[in-house]
Amino acid sequence: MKLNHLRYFTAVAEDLSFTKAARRLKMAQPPLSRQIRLLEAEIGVQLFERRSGKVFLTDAGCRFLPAVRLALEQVGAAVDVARQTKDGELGTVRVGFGKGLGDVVSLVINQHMRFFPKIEADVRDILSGHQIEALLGRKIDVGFSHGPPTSRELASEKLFKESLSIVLARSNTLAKRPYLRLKDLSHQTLLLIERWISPNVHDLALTLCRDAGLSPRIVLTESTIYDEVGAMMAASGKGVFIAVGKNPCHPSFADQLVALNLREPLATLEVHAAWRRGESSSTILNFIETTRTLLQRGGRVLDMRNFPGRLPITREQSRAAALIRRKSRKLP
Amino acid sequence: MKLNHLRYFTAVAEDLSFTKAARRLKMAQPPLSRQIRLLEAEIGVQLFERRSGKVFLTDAGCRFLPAVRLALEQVGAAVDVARQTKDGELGTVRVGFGKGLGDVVSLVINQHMRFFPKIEADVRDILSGHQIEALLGRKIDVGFSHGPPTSRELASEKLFKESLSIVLARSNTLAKRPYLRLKDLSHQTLLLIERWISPNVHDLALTLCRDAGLSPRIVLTESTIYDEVGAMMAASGKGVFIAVGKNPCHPSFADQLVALNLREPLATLEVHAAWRRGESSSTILNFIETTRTLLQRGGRVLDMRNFPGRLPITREQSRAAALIRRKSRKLP
DNA sequence: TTTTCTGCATACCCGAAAGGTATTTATATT
DNA sequence: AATATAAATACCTTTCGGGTATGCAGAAAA
Repeated sequence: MKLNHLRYFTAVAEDLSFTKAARRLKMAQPPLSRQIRLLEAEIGVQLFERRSGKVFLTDAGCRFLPAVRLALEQVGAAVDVARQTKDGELGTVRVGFGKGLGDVVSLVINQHMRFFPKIEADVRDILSGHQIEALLGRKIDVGFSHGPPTSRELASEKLFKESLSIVLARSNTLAKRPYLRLKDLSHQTLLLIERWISPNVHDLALTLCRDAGLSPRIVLTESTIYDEVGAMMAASGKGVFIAVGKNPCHPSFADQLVALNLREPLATLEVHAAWRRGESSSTILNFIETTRTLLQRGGRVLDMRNFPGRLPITREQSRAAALIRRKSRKLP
Repeated sequence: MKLNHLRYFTAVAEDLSFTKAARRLKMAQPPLSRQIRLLEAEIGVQLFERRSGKVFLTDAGCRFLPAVRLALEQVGAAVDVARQTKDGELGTVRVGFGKGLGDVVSLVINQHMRFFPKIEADVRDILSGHQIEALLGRKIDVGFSHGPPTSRELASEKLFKESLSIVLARSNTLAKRPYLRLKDLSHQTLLLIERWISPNVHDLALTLCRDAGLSPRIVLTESTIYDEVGAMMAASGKGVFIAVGKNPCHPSFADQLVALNLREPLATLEVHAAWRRGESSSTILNFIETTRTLLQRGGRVLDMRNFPGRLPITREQSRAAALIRRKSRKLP
C-alpha cells in the first residue's frame, strides 16, 4: 500500500466524486479510479458504492476515513518532528552544573526557553569534578563548572570571572570590615570544600594561602555555604567559609551570616561551559549559543589545554549564532 | 513519500545497519540505501549518520522513529477498522422501538453484544407510527414495532405474537377474575392509546370492540401502562388500560394494579422488526439475524403488503445467518 | 605495515506499476 | 428519444522501485 492510496481515498471520500477529486489531485480520472480499486482489492474491503453515476461511502469506508485522516496527520507530524529537531526547535538539552552555579544556569535556561519554547531542558547538579565523564558518557550535553574541564574530547568556553568571598558569622570580629585580605584570615579556621567536589575552588584556595605564606587551620567539608549544613557551620562560628562570588548564602541564615569580598588580585575563578567537541546537534549548539550571548562579556573562545589556538567554529555553530541573533532581535 | 520509505526507515533504525535491515526486508542493500537517501532528501533532514562503516541515528532520526512507528501503527489500525467494519465486527446499529417493546429490545441487544462485543448499539424509543420515516430518513437502522410497517422500501419480519391484556385497579370488581373476555368490559371505561402513538394497538382495540358489538366509554390517552402517568390513571380507577402482552406495569404501582389476559381469539398483535429493504451493512444484517434467532419461533419471513411472496434472501443475509449460527454454537 | 574483510555508496539495468489519452458504458435529465 | 455527465475500460508512456556488479573506506587480522 502506498501513502498516495490513502491520500486519494480521502480526496474521493471528501468530494464523493472521482472526477472532482481527480481535478483536485491534479491527475486524470481513470488512474484515480484504478488506484482506489487497487486499494480496495488490497485491503479486501469495498470502500465506495458506485451506484448510478454517484459515489457513496460504504460503512467500512465511512469508518476508514477518520482513521486514515489520523494516519496521514501522524505521518505529517512525524516529518515535522524530524524537521524541527533538525532545526533545533525541538529536542532536549541535558545540563549539568557544579556547586553554586544553579542561579546562573537557571538564568540561561529561562532565556533559552524564550528563544526555543518547545525545547526541554533536563537539569542536574553534577560536581565539577564529575562533569567530564558525565559529558563523555553522554549523561549530560552541556556542563557548567568552575574552571575549564581538561579533556581533549571536550570543548569549553569561559563565560565570566567570579571572585572569592569569605562568609562568616555576624558575631565574628571581621564581620564589620568592608572587605577582606588574605592575611586577615591568618587566625581563622577556613572551611574549605573537599577537592573531589570542586577541585578548582579547592586548589585555588590552597594555592592562594601557600603563595601568601599563610597556613591557617583548614577544615575540609562536603558542604557549601548554600547548603543548610554549611551555613550552620559558618553561623555557629566553626570557621569562615571560602565561597565563590559575592553570593547570598542559604536564605534561612541570611541575618546570621555576612559575605565579604576577598580582595586579592588572583582570587578569581573562571566559570566555564563545556560540551563534547564536534557536537553536531543543533539543539545543543543553540543552547550553547544562548549561553554565550547571555553570559559572555567579551570573553574569548578557549580551547583545551592541549589544543592551543582558536576553537574551530563549525558551520553548525555559526548557524546557531545567526539564529540566536535573529531571535534576540525579535524578542524584547 | 511512500509508506515503504517509513517502513525502511524503521527497519534500518532498529538494526542500525543497512545490510541487516535489507536482509530482514528481503531486498538488496543498495536500493535500501537509496530509498533512505531519497527519504532524507524529501523531508530535508539527515536521519542517519554514516561514519566509518557504522550507522547511527541523528537527533532528528531519533525523534522521527517513534513518530513514524505511531504513524505506521495508525495506518494498520485504519485498515483493521475497515476490515472489521466490513465483517460486521465493528460498527453502530441504531435501533428504534415502540411503546412497550423496550424489554424485548434490551434482550436482543444483550444477546447481540455477546456475539459482537465491539458493536455499539444506539437505542431510541420511537413511536411505532414514526418508525417508517425514521428508517427511511436513516435516523435508525432497525425498528421494533407492533404490526408490520407499510412501506415498499422497507423489509420486515414477524418476531412473535402478543395477546392483549387489561390492566385495572386492584379495587375493581373484575380484578379477581382469572382472565377477561371482551363482553366483561361493557361497563368499563377503556383507556386507549392515541392512534398517532401506536396505530396498530389503537386500531386493534377499536376493531375488536366494534366486531363484538361493544361500545364502551373510551378515553384516549398519550400514556401507556408503563408510564407513571398511565399507571396512576388506572390505579385511581379512571378506567381500565388496554395493553399489549401480559406485561408487568410500572413498578411503583405493582401492588395497586392487576394485569389480566384478554382471552379473545383475535386479540393478538404481531411484533415486527423492520429495516431498509436492500440493506447491505453487515453490522445491521448481523443484528437482524441475532433478533431472528433469539425471538422468532417458527416465524416466517414476511414481505411488504405490495410485495407478495417470500423476501429474497441476499447473499449478505445468508452470510450473516451462518456467522450467527457459528457464534451461537461457540457461546453458551 | 600490509592484507583482508566488512559495510555503505555508486553505476547501470530491468520490469512493474503509476499516470495519461481515447473511448465506451450507464444513468439521469431534458 | 436525445443528451449530458461521470465512471469504467483499453491501451500507451514513463517513472521509479528494486536487482546486480563494483568501488571505496575504515576496521580487524596477519
